[in-house]
Amino acid sequence: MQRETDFFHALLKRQGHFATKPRLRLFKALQTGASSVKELVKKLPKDDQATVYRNLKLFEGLGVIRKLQMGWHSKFELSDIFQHHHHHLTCSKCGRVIILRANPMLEEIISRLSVKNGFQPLDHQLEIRGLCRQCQSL
Amino acid sequence: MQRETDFFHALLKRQGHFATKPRLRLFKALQTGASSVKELVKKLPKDDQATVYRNLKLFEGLGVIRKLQMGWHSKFELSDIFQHHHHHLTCSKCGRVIILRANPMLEEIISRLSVKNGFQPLDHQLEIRGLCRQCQSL
DNA sequence: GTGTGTGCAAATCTTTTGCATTTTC
DNA sequence: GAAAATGCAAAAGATTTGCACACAC
Repeated sequence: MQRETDFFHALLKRQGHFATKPRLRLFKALQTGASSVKELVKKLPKDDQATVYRNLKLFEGLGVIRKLQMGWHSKFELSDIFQHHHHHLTCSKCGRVIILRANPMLEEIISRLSVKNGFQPLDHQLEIRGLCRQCQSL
Repeated sequence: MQRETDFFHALLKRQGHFATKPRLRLFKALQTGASSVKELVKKLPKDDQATVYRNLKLFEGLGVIRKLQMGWHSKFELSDIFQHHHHHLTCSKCGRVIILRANPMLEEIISRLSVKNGFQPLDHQLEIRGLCRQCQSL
């Protein structure tokens, strides 16, 4: 955790940005899991929402976060630099989200198909929608 | 094309909805490819944007469309009922979108991983971001 | 001290809602 | 003719912008 914060701090500096308190707080908030802008603003009462938006844009540009599609809404989460590469299983009924640790074969196929289409893959996201165990048995 | 329109028409009726002109026009607009709300509203000058929003919600509920994440923005496209299942390769540089026809092995793996996690997969979407052939050679 | 970043308020853009009118069946 | 859907206008919500002040280096 602290290790990642240090790395984030260094990354900001290296790219010529200031490591301000609102930025460190936003980073910390993102470490607690994927969140919508609304949730982030609520989690950061000390910071103005304009600041949150501006910094989300900055983080995105630096590759610190990615935008996810979660059902009808979208959320932000830290990119693979800060956490293990994974995908999401979203339950259409109850909204529960299950983390799917990336599988080598899956990754391999995605890469191979991209290259076959003349494409150099840099990043990808997979969202699987369906029914979780609990909702299947209702 | 006409075949799909007929099917769509029947689907609306079957679910107890009216097959109105705005709905048929929206469906036709969606047949031209994935579009943002803004693009749809522009393509449908006869229809009010409130109608477009209401019908997008309805279509989503009926499984006629799905919401896609395309880079920083989101778009709507017809669901697999109306077109071959596929995924998207999006160029981070020029924004070009390449359609990736679904691969049986890929689909198989996605399904297998879901089931292994106690999940019943109903739908999924994969977005691959990277550089298209043209942008790689710059 | 200098320039970047923040907070605040206003502006803008997106999406939703209420209600009278029109359309579909 | 009855119920559902639309159009319009207004409301609500989300995101962006301008500018004076504060903070990081």
